[in-house]
Amino acid sequence: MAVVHGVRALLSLHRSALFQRSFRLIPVQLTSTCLPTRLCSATTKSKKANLEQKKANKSILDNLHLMGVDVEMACQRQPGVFRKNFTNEQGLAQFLQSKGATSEEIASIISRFPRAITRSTEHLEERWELWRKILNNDSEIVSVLERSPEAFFRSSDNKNFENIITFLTSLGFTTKDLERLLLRSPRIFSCSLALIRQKVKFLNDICVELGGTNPEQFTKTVLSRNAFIFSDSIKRIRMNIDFLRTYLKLGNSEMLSFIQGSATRILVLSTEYMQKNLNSVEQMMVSLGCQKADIQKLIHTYPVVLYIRPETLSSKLECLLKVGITLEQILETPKVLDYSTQTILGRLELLQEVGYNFRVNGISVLDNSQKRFLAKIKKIKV
DNA sequence: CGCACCGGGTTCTGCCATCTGC
DNA sequence: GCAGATGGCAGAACCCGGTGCG
Repeated sequence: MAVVHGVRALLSLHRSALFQRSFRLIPVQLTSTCLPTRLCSATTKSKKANLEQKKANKSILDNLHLMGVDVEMACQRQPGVFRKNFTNEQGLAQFLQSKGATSEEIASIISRFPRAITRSTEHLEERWELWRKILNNDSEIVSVLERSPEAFFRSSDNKNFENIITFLTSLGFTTKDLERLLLRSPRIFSCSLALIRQKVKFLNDICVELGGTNPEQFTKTVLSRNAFIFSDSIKRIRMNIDFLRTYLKLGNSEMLSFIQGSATRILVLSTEYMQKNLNSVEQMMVSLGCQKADIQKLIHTYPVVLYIRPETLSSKLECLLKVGITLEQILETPKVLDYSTQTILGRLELLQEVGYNFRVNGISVLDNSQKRFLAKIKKIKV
């Protein structure tokens, strides 16, 4: 059993690394194509940081240097912190160390969010206690801090944090729900309670507007399926809902179940990106001989298709079509597009090796976990 | 038992803009 | 006018397994 857990942990680590890579590398790749501007702005930023360092309180800078903080980065981010007469970097470091953070982690936290050193030890203790009411141990909090120092330090309003917890609990969020929220999307606990209330009301209103009778349940379903809706603007969610409603021409009750079902995930996309992707899906499908109604059906049954980058989508389609799978089959089972191009390619290869006939047997064999898929291949071979 | 259908798990920070209070 | 507080945005998939039915 322990072995299974170990393997799972490894797999999930691997997955997470892949995920990080696929999401995070892109900006780097993009920036490398516009190097001159980046270099230029980097130099300006560096100059600005130098200037800020000159104006700064030298004893703070010296302290931070000793602690291994990237002072240039810190000065550039929040210069005001360094002009203060009193800061609490030593207290902060001691505090975090007592909670199990390493000195490298502490330096990185301060480099990325310098305002952390303006928090008093009493404040830190109080905030930590509040977080501990939701999370099981100190190391979980340290891991969130390491990931996103801003989430913990940006707000000095501990009462607001408490109020949010009370409010969400009153909506029926369990401790387990709150734990997941704080671990996955810690930033939302630094929003003002007023904004959180506004977002909840907004979702309730959407439900009522679409003729729903249980807005509280609707809101909770939507939020638990995609906590990031909390961190997106009402404007964006509204625009996405309107956009999808106009495009799909769904009735009220259909739209209601669409939003709290398969579409929840894509509500947080930037509207521009969603529209751009829809255009490109349309173009691709039309060029393959699709009617508008087919495309609408595809978006309705598999809205996640709007998440996929055009180049990725096109390469997935290409490798499916190349082995004789028809577009009709893909539209019938769009979930095959869920898997990475690499996974799809690998599976197609294995299936061709065993002489799998897609026309006769269909393509849903592709929509399976790896374990089930390999079992299937093994069976076919026998 | 095999298959199709379906839903759910994971992932999400770093930076800029604007408001607020002193 | 300044620093702190808060809001908002860009970024851009992949995978697994439960369950009900024939």
